[in-house]
Amino acid sequence: MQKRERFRRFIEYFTQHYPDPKTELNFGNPFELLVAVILSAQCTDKRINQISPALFARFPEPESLAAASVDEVFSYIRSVSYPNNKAKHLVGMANILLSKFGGEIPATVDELQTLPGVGRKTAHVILSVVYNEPTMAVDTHVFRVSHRIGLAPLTATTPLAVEKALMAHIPKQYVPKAHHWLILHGRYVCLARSPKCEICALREFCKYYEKLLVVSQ
DNA sequence: ATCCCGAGGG
DNA sequence: CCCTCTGGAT
Repeated sequence: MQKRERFRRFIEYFTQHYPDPKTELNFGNPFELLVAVILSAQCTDKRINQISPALFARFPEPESLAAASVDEVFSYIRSVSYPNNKAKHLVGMANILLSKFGGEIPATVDELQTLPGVGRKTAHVILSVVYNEPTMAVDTHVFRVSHRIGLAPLTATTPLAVEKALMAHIPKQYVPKAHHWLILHGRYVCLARSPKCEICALREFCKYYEKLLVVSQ
């Protein structure tokens, strides 16, 4: 199947099944989203949503988080992955947010990436969700699923390469949705270890299902 | 043993 | 490029 046809089928299928896809992280404002996305690295959204209510109640804005001790922040996030690193990142992030950006969430990739704990993926999530920009954040799900269903070539071995492949072929108006479609599909159908190919509507043009693809990431 | 909406440092 | 961080679910 041609590349163009794969993208067309992909968009057609998910437009019907997930008309309005969005993040499953709970948040009430851009600051809370930034905190939640930093915490979500190598951790399930479900777990973040379990600890975020108490965290947001104690640190509702950059000021309280910047003034907090790393130990106290740690006590709120001890059940997520890499709590030591993330506690330092959160306090550092809040301080930079206040000193460099007046407490506002930056709106460019370069500025966002100056914040501790914020890499390209997190920056693109913020740009997409907060500022409605057509950016493609490539996480573990996007990376894996894109390869399996042939939206990215196997030669795209880095998240940036996958990002470029997707951006080159997905119409701008579908980019934010496609980001969430790939995540939802990866989370609930196209699982890393034992993908549910028997219920997958995309298997007819899936390289993984054809066993032409063995790599994950 | 492997994976989860990665990032920082060497 | 590599390595480390490191809790909980499957």
